[in-house]
Amino acid sequence: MSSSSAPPSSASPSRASQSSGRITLREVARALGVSVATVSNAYNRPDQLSAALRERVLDTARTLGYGGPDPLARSLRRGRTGVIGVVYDAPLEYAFADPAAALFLGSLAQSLQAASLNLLLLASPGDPQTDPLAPVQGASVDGLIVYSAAQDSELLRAVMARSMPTVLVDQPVPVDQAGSVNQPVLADQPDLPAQDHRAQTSGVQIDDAGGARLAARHLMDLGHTHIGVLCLELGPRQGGGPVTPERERQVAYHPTAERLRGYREALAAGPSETRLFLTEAERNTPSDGETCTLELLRSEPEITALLCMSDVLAQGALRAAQTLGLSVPHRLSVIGYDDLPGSADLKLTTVWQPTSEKGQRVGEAMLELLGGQTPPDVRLPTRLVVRGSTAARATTDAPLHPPG
Amino acid sequence: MSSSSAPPSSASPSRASQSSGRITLREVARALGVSVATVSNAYNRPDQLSAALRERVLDTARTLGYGGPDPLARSLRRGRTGVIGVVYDAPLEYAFADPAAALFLGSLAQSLQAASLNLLLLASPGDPQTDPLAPVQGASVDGLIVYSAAQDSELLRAVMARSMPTVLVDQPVPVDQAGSVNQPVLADQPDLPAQDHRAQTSGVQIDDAGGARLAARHLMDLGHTHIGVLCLELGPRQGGGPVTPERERQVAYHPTAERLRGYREALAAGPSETRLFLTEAERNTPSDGETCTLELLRSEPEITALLCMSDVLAQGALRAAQTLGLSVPHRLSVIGYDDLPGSADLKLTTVWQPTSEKGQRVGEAMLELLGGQTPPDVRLPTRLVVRGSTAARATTDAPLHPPG
DNA sequence: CAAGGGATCTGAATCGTTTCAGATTTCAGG
DNA sequence: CCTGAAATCTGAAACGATTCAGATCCCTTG
Repeated sequence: MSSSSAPPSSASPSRASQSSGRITLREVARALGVSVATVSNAYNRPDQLSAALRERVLDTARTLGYGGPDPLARSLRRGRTGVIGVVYDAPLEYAFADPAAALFLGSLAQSLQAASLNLLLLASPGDPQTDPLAPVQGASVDGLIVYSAAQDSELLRAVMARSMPTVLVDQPVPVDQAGSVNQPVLADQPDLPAQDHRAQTSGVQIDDAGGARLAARHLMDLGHTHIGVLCLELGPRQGGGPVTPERERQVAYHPTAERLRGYREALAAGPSETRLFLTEAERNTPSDGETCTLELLRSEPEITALLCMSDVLAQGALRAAQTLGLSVPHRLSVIGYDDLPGSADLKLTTVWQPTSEKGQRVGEAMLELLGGQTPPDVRLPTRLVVRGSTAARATTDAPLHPPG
Repeated sequence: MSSSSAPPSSASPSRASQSSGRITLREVARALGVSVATVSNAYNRPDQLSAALRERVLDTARTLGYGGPDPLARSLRRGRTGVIGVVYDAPLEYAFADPAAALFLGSLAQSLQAASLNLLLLASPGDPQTDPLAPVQGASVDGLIVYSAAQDSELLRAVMARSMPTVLVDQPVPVDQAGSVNQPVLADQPDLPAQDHRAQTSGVQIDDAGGARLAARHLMDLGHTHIGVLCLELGPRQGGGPVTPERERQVAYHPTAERLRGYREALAAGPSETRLFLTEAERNTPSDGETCTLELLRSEPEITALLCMSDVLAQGALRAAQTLGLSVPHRLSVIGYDDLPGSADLKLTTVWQPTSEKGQRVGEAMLELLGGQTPPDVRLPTRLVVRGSTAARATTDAPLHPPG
């Protein structure tokens, strides 16, 4: 590992003239006998030179195989890249697997596209060798969007440390003042103004707790007293299973925490005999939802309804019910969260959230931040959508007559 | 439009010292009284300076609020960005809506992540004002991956013109020699070697036609003679509907062309009375599939089976069948393409393709190209997966007895 | 004819790094 | 005490563009 680079002894094999690999602005300028400024202007400010000369410049550029100004150099000089980074704390592999995420990203991309901004996907490497913060720290971007990061995580700190336009999705904006969270220690540098991040940061959320409350209340109104809860991950990589009170206290992901809070609030407002049985899915996939459901129903056979924190998990629950021969909704009610495009087909009762609008709002917030403004945080509403997967608790063991 | 930039007359409000916005390497160096090279080395080559000095450097950097070397400048100097562009010719908005695309992108991202490469999404702007080629031409990337571009399109040419490592997905690598397609006219510059793109380009495809052939043959084996075909887009933005022979001749998207070819090949090898009824979906969404199916069945009531070019379209077909009260598979057989994760739940007979592996292979090919090698093109297999959505053509109007 | 004003074009600074090729210091071995 | 080699550190040249502040030149106007 000592000898890193071999000396470039004998140059390259067959290369006579000075021009080596890539053609530059300068070479075009030289070929024409004009200044580099002129060539640059030919591309960027046609009004700064005569049409005739411009034509000649573009012609020789073509002849030489020059494909236009190097984007990188241009970005460096201009001070912006035209790229917005999207930070994901989970492996990208299954960022895409989640339809809700895909939907969000799609509408986000679309709204940014209007301003000619492209999306750079930044995920922490699964490989534990490499620094998980490297992508965030090393990305050439004009702004960052944080899609889901654990509260108080290194990742989030790394994002804030870049002190650039940032939009936090489904996540409270960390308070900067008291915490000394992200701002470096510049006590002994009083002339450097402690630029508050708040001016460069904006938040877009949904009413997570509210939706969850509606869902839980719906089940309780239907008479269910033993309700299983399929939770999204509570914290980074732990592996799912029954949720202990201690683990519930340490929940790190904001949407999970909020939805849980909503469930609990509804519980507190309802009949006192109602009980919640929590279990945590290892990942947000149908198959994890299926596994969790099977385990949960095995250990708590009295459960007659399931609160799922995502439609994806609910889909797994539906599968599990089918496997067990439990008819939905008569023997088991299932309720999801997100209202994915496919959920209507499944007749899934669920909590709708404005996923597309969220993406759009995030894009708009970013655009405003880039424009130097500080948009107010927004909080979007959620709604309960009742379909066919929930019904009143069966009062007897005999199945109710199927309707229709 | 004449007066573009106001003169920076009175500087900024409250800023005394020389250090304005962002801290740079140089300022850290100056604060410490060392050279910039040393500060740079502190970050990039710890072995090039004493541990003690390195600590001091890092400390003052922290104190000053310096977040490390600027990624952009670093990229410019080093000659690589750590970013791979993914080119999409459709609006990104629904690149994400297609689960097959999402799956592919996920595994692609994962395989690139191993080499610390991130994905930049490059989509042509829907806005007709802005140049659709700009994203491709202006992206700071080390390589490009083309996911779906019309053959012979401007977009594809723009990609090839950048002459950088490129992987073409589900698309033949354009021949470079005779066509004078992308290489600029450098006839009068004989010392510039006409670098062949082939060495920097690689292709990854699936056996599109083969899978399609299997699907069509399967239906014909089941006795179907009037078969509807739900096509993916044949060419850029046209708007769907029945496919005229002329339009079929001009098909621009390679996977569409290949699948169509497969269907036709099977047809040619089967009983002569079999007929295909082609219709084109405007976009690859369930609702477009539904619309197409309704129209198709209305105009051709004798159709007893549907060949869909994607599972997404097939999902729409299933919906349409339900709307019409046609039982699947007894009154109508439906067959898809892709085998999405959700398709098993729908009991959809379909053509499986190794979507994840495709993403992985593309990533690997890119890595090899970046390493200076030229990987061979690969072609991955497809398979027919028979589930419950296909059955023998009903010989009478009366429905068969439902099984199980 | 002088003055003024556009239209064109150029020089040079700058963006913020990395890295090569020394310069200087340190130190073990003889 | 001398000699090299190893360890540290530095100066300066890239990387490839953009852009401001002129310098020229030409033409109208008084």
